[in-house]
Amino acid sequence: MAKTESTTPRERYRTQVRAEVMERAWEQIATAGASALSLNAIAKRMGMSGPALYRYFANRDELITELVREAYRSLADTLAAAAATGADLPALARALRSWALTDPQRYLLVYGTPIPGYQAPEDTTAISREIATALLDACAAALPPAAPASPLAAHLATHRAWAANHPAPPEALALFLTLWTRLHGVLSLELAGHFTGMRFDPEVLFESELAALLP
Amino acid sequence: MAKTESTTPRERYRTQVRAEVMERAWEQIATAGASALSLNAIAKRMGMSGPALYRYFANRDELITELVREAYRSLADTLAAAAATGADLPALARALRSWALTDPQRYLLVYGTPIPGYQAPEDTTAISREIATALLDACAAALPPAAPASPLAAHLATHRAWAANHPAPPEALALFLTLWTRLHGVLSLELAGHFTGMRFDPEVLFESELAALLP
DNA sequence: TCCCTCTCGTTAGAAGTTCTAACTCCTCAC
DNA sequence: GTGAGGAGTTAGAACTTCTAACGAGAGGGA
Repeated sequence: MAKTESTTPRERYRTQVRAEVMERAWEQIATAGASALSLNAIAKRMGMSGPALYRYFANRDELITELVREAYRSLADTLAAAAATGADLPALARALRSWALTDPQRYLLVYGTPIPGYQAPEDTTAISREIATALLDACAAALPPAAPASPLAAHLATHRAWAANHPAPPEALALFLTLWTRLHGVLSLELAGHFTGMRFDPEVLFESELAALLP
Repeated sequence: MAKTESTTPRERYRTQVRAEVMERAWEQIATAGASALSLNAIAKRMGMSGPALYRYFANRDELITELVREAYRSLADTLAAAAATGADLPALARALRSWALTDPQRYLLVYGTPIPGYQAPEDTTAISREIATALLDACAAALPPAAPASPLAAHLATHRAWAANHPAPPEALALFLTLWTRLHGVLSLELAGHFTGMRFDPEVLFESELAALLP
């Protein structure tokens, strides 16, 4: 509140316009995908001319970066909110699936085919670490007391720099990676439409994978 | 041979030019991704002017369709060749991974984020059925004699239209879907670069998934 | 062998895109 | 009130896909 009042009117207007641009961008992405995102079209829909948007975003890539950041933020918050209510690993996984199905293009923007020359900025990796932490916590909690030492866990015991500050045992790291890739496997193929025409329920497959993860 | 000689010189020239266009297109896709594919750039690199390519491809989408078809064909042939040498399920899976790593953009073109308004033609689904058949055969062969009836298998027993002409039991269908999504989960995240910076070996994860599939 | 036809490649141009440059105008801060 | 600077404008360059109209040359039939 106090911080909001300390901003100048111009700053407030600026953040408001930026927010509206991103809102329109999400609308456009949801219908036509990220590669069809057009600054010109957004500007026209907002009632101003194309180049005006370059006051707010240096270029198309910066807008996409901001969208990616927002998507990561949204997923991290979703998982954090679920974890705060005491959700266990399956509940977190279902929250992830629900988040993905809410806006498929948003999921594909961050976890789908990367934009050719696009490089993710550092702070998005920080948020993705938040996401990993939420899942890692749940993985460590879901782990059976006497978890079998798999070859993957053995490998991760000596390659755990990416989770250096997390106290989870190697078996939990292995569970996390397995969880992540399996859920992404089902979700990405489902969202990309590779199951359409096959006439089975992807949710059954998703639940099957979930059940297989936790014996 | 006889068929080749029965074609007219114009036809032969036409197919040759189409092949060269697609070759250049693959080069471009390999370096900059499918969304950066430019007909103009291809034409210039071939020493002719932009619109000339429209004699060979109705539009950009038709070129991409042809590339997708070629990629599917290549994967189907790769798996068929492996299966012909008596490769079992793990060997087929490794052939798939090797095919994907050979040209990441080629894999992402068919199994990655779909092009916005793009619709796959019917004959590509026929080739993808070939791919599924090769894997389904191996799944049926790899299945233990007394396979446990999972909820997924029960669901697929009544939703097997996509594999209607294949004699595999529901348990094999379940194994196939599980195999497909798990391998794709590892491969797509690896190819999209989501593991870079984590400094572990994706192959260990891939082998771990493979081992988990066949107890 | 001659000639007609058809296909190929060309240039011109329309309608888009991103993005820069220069200019006006209005608002905010002093 | 007035100066400074930010916002939005138009013009335009350099791209893109794709259509239209044209010239030239090669192929196939008589």
